[in-house]
Amino acid sequence: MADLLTIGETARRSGVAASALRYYEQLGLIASERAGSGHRRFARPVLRRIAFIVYAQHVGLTLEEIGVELGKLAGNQAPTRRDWSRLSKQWSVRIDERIAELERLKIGLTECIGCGCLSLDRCRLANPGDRAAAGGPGPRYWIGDAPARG
Amino acid sequence: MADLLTIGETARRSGVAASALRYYEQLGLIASERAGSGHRRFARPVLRRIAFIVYAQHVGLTLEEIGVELGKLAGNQAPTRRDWSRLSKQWSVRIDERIAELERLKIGLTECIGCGCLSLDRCRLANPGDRAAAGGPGPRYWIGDAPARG
DNA sequence: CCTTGACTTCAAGCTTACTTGAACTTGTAG
DNA sequence: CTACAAGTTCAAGTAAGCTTGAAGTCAAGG
Repeated sequence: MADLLTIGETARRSGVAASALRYYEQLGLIASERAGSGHRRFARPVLRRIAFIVYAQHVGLTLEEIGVELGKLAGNQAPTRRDWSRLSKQWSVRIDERIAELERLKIGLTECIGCGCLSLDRCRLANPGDRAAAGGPGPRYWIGDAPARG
Repeated sequence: MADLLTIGETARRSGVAASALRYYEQLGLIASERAGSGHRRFARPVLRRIAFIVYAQHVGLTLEEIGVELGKLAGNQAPTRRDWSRLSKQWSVRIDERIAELERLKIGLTECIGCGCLSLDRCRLANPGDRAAAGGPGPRYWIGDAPARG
């Protein structure tokens, strides 16, 4: 098994389409050497970077943010244990926030049965922007603000 | 306070931009009457539909899916208690799935410290597509599949 | 040699959810 | 009456993340 992979091979192993890999390379997220023919040859550590990209996307990062994170990686190849430890802390927070938001949405589902509404007039779940207008417009309670503070 | 709201008033009360409201109307998600002048006049129940739309978006539905749900609503105005009860069950499942995915991602963060890798070669978190290839390509474990079953 | 499949680049297209701009009309305060 | 804010339509633009198509090159098998 060669040390350098073709784009097709890389696509198969990573589960990411070849066109996407070219796109990532264009964005500078991954790099390739070229065979004499001009065909891309990916070194094996690129697979780790791809895994990292896929993972980070699922955490909710944009490709731009991912590019920044990849730029910080020691040796610029694939995340080391130290890198991973740092990211672990940052991303855990992010994941927890998103989970908390989803929990709030779930509460909204059951509480709105309780109050029978989802009415912008009467329900505090539906209507913190109109009633408890502090904090700007929008149904802020679901989305992340603390319930009415005014 | 009039029973019919202008688009600006509706935007302020709902926290949704006027341009977005026009867009929703265009998609058939909300409806308006027209004043003699041609200006939109939104009936108050529209605020509930808007709240519904915002909520559903945060649950993760696309506007198209939301349109389908709105189409099922009794009286075609705003969700009743019965509607809400049905949705509650459906969406809870959806929310739970997403939360479960996020929990898996979190586990990945700490487990990969343990194994020190995120290597597509050796880590089962990073590499079920290459190692435990059943189930198609991609880092399936994080994303939703059960860990290696082959 | 010929075919087929994999690869190349570059530009353009796609989807979602809107926003922005142009050009124009209405409504309201003074 | 005059401003000026707020409304109208329609077309086009934006952002992210890719995919697709065109036109051509390269590699492997028979």
